[in-house]
Amino acid sequence: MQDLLFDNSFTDFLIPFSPRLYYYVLNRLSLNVQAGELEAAKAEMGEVMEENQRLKQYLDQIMKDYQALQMKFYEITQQADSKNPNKANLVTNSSPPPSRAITGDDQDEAELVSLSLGRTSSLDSKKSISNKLNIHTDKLVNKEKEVGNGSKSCNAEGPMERSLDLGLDCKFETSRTTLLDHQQALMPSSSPDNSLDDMRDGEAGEKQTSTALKRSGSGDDEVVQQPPVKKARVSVRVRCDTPTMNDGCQWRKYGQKIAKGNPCPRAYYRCTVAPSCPVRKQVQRCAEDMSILITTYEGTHNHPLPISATAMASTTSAAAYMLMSGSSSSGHQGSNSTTTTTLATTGAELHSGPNFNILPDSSKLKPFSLPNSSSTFLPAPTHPTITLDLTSTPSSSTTQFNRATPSFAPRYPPTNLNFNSSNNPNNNPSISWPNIGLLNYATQPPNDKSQFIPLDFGLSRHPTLQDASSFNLQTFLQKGNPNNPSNPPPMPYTIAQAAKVLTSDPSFQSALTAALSSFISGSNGNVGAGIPGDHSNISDLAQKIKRVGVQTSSNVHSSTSQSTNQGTNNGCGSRLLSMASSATNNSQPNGSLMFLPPPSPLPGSKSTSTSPGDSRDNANELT
DNA sequence: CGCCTTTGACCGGCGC
DNA sequence: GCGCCGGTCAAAGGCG
Repeated sequence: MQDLLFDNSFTDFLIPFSPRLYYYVLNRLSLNVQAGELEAAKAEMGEVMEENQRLKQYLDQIMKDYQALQMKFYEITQQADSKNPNKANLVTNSSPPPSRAITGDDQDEAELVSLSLGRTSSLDSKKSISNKLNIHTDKLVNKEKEVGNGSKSCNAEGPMERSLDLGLDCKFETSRTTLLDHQQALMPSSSPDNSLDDMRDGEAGEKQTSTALKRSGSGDDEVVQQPPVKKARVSVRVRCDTPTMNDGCQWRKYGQKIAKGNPCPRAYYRCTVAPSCPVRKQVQRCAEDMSILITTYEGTHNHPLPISATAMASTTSAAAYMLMSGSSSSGHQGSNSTTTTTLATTGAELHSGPNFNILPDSSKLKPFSLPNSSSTFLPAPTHPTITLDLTSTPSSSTTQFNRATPSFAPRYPPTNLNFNSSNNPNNNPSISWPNIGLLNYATQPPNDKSQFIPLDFGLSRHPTLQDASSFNLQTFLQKGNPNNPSNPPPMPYTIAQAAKVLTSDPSFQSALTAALSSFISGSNGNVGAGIPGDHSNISDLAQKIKRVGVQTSSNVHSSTSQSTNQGTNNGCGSRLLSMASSATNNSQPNGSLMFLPPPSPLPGSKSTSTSPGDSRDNANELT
């Protein structure tokens, strides 16, 4: 048992699967020893490890193929770029004018579309990767034949580099497919897959998009006029004393305005991690509760994110996906009747006990709109906005959302994510969709027959995990001591250690949020997998999770060490940083959640981030 | 000196 | 057409 627990290869293998699996195995290993099941468990794990090894080898081959293809593509595009940069956009900017319908050749352009919400994990299936690259290169060649000119080059991002994007963007094209319906629901901008292009295009690409909007109707093909869809935004509400929260990214302030309805100025930031990154964020204090800081993200990072920024990015991307997938189901094409997708979350009681509820895509079943849902604090209500409420008073936040402000009624009603840990389901108005894939680490008493169903990524149907369905995280966590967060034990954990750390670390749920959201949005960027409630084959999902887990197990420790130096302890900054660093440590960018010891703060260590949360910004930031 | 923030001006969308 | 408003630009100045 001890050998197993302290065998790094074992944990490396196990952790990336999922928190549930990790717990399950640990639980079994520890609790069933007396029952003589250890040997059986070992054998079971051995089988899975063998399978894992095979998958690793397969993945290695995939990545080699991908690298080769990407290098080839990169070379081609660079050559083309040197010949005629003007032609570039026609080729590599796979986002056609947003208002254009797909006609003729545009049809296969649609194949370039990848929703890729949040993650541009290059860890897609081999087929997917190859198809995309082949399409890209084929189109490139064709265009070159036609014009004799090339395209802009793309970045040569390595296949294992994961550009974790905010993921609010996607191509905006007309299509009959469900896939593209979802894409249409998103942004008239490039998909994160286009990070290949965006790396160069950047803001120019956005302006092209804007220009393209205006140009619609003047194209050579038949044009279907479609109202432009505003960019989705993800708003994060955090109770925070500091001017900004540290989300791990680098931002540069470029403006500040007094917005109507809020005496507090709104600050505008742009991402400076990459010069051309189109991502913006707005920071503003809540007018009704100055202690609440509202950070609104918009756009898609077109570069690999700092490791400390992945948590927020993945969380917001998943939230954005939920928002857009919900609205896409009902007249998203610029319709003002965009259905509100109301998700419930508040992160506040992350400490007190997990009750992680994800209520995806309410619109399809029972549209849940908070009555009179509008807000005086949500910036730019004309944009579809989803709010992640990480404040500590879920009820008050709900009240705020319910507070009608008719003169400020948003065209896109805000979507509320509420990480609510209330023990009383009745307190949570979002508990209303028993039919959808409700994911929950419930804190209800065991006898409480709430509408929640246990979190189950389908692992219970995994051939090797038949007993997983009986696993209860809450029960498991209760075996630990949640009251002693100090001095987290070194990796690997015993169950009690893991429970203690997890339950005492407020970042745990954030990391969990990111990871679960990632799963929901598609653990490897696959759009289909990201459709809430669309997991018709749970076992497939479980297999996917497992596969995803395989490929990054080798990164476990490196990611830990990289993020160890992260740390600013300034109010919400620590919380959000904790969220970021935790997810950095614990959540592999492709969706695998890894339970590693929280980074032990180095003496005198301080954040290397130049985000607005640093000391300099603190002196200048919003008052 | 380079990077950053500040801040007034400017622009475009939208409603009346 | 006009005004309001959100969002962005860019010159000026500050800071390390």
